[in-house]
Amino acid sequence: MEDIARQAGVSGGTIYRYFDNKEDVFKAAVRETLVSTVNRTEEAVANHDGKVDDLLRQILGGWFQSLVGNPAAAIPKVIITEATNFPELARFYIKEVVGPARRDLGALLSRGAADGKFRRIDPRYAVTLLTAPLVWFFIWQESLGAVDNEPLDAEPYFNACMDLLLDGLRPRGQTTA
Amino acid sequence: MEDIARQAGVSGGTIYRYFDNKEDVFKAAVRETLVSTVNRTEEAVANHDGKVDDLLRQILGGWFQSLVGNPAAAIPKVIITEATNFPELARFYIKEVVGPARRDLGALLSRGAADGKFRRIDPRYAVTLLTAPLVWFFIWQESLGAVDNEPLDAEPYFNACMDLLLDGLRPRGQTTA
Amino acid sequence: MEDIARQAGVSGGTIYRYFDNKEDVFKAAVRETLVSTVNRTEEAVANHDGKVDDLLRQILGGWFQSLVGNPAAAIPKVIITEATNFPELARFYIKEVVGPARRDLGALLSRGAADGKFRRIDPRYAVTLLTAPLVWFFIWQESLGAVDNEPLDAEPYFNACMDLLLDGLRPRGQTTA
Amino acid sequence: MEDIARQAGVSGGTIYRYFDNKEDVFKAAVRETLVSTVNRTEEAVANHDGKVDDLLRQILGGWFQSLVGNPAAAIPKVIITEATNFPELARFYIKEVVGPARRDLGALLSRGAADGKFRRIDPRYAVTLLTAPLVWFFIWQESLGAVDNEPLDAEPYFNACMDLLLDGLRPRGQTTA
DNA sequence: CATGAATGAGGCTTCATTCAT
DNA sequence: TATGAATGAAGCCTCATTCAT
Repeated sequence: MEDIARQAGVSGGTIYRYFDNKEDVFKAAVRETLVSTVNRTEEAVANHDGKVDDLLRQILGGWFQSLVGNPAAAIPKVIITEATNFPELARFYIKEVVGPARRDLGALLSRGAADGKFRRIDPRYAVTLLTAPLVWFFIWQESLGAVDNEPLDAEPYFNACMDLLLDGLRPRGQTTA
Repeated sequence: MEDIARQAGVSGGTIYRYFDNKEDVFKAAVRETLVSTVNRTEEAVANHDGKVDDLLRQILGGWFQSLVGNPAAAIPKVIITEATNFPELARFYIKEVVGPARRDLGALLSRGAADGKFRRIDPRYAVTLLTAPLVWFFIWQESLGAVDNEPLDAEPYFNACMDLLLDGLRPRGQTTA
Repeated sequence: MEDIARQAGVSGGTIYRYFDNKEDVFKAAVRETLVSTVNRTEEAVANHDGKVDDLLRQILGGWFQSLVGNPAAAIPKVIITEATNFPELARFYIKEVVGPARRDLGALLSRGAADGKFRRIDPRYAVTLLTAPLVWFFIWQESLGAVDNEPLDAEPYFNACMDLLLDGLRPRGQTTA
Repeated sequence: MEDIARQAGVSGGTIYRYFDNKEDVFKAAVRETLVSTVNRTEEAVANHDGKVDDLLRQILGGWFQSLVGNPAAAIPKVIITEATNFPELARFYIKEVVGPARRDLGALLSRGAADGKFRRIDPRYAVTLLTAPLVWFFIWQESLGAVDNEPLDAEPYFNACMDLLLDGLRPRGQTTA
């Protein structure tokens, strides 16, 4: 909290004029960043009429890019770190961030499967599998990445992920582009 | 530390007769679990002469299974959580766990690429991408998974990961099985 | 202080335009309530020419009733609570509230004793003993009374006190009414 | 807590090896002092076969004397002070101290009334009225008494209280000793 | 004269670590 | 070698008070 206060250029106690407690600060950070991002997904899925894998790449790219070079990139690691200390924060995150992601990406995957564009795969596993490598990037950067001398660059990593995952998502027996 | 002592059936101070400090305990836990697992990979890669994607699945399956239902499954999350508090622990983990994984899986991917079985993809990104969904499973279980009411089962998740990732790894233009 | 300001319908800092500090607010609250009440006692004692125990009951009843159902009923407990934090407040209270009560009730008790209406009893102890059950009522209501499921009603409690105390005050050997 | 630790001759954190938190310290203090005292009352009431007002004086005297010159004399004021900060402490005090006092003294007063020794008076009010002057003594000493230049001596005060209260308790119309 | 944002000291609590036994 | 009591720094939070506007 002291660090946050210093970053904000105020004294320790000042934070408590704006937030009830540490957990409330975390929730606000999530709300201001990830929640708004993830909420833009629903209409993107509803409105899009192009190729389903382009849409998927675009959505995941939007999520990813919204955090690259952004202090908010620290949030996923903070959530993981504090989930056991603040179960209410964990529940909040699941409800406000994970839930919409599951719902919207799940819908997209189902549509793609119905159109024969995506392989049939349990959406719960598929959503986790598609997002894990992207979330992992930020968690890595905020933890082990700080002392790793083999840096991981955001853009090529993202492209490598998308190329491989989207190809892997094609129905079996179908030739890749 | 008190919890660890109790689990070990000794009294609080006794830990310090065997370990210098908390960081040292973490390092020992990593050494006893992940390091030994990852070290078995090198000879598996050297000795194997079958299909390269079967080997890859087998290696990743070995890693994954070694942690499922094992208290050591908590370690990845601890490492992520404590990396900034204990930079020396982070360096140790990168050297002893991440390094060998990069080296051995990287060698395997290179061999597969040379044989035309795997697409050419920067090994640094590929290793991260292949392992991230698996590591993520344990991190999730030890954090948000505790309050998530949509449980993630280890085995089907692992199979979904492998099916998709290994198909995604095939060279472009090649028909999937 | 924030609560007081809100009750007063002003903003936090405004209090400090009218009072030097928290202690000063307490003193003002005492001055506005208890001091004026207790000061009315002197002339009541001087002017009264009826039965001395009726006067005593009337004075104590006036004090008691002035606080029943009044927010000022909180003051005695605040004084007790804050006496060690604000010794100057404690001295003020003794001088402005306790002192007059001792003087005026003491005078009344002396007069009654001279007339053979009251037993001879050290006035310092007698004043404390007569007022303690009444002050205690307000202290109880503002502290333990809040969680007690056997409520104490003001009027019957006061009457029980007066009946018993005034009878107890009669000279020994004298038949009660 | 720092003060308590210093009094105990230990460092701040040490208290928490023995107590969960501040409220727990308060409860322990009550348990070690007032609870044991009040619990001795029940059998005293049951066993006694002498004069009921002697018993009453003896019980109240026992309570009073157990705190005179004892650091535990500070507890009543602490309870009053902290009741709103620690409602659970307030409930504990009512259950463990006030409750037994009400029960045992109430029984004694009922017995005395049945025997024609005491006036008939609502036991809830009577118990409060009988104990208030005694509790008040300790509350006073720990708050305003510290800055009062008219000291209140325990023994004469107690005797004055008992003489007056026990006479007041006699049935109306009965000649005092 | 009023505001309300900011301060910072102080209070409760935790926990890695030490050390006398 | 093992114990477990004790330490003390650090963290979260509150709140009386100040001050620029």
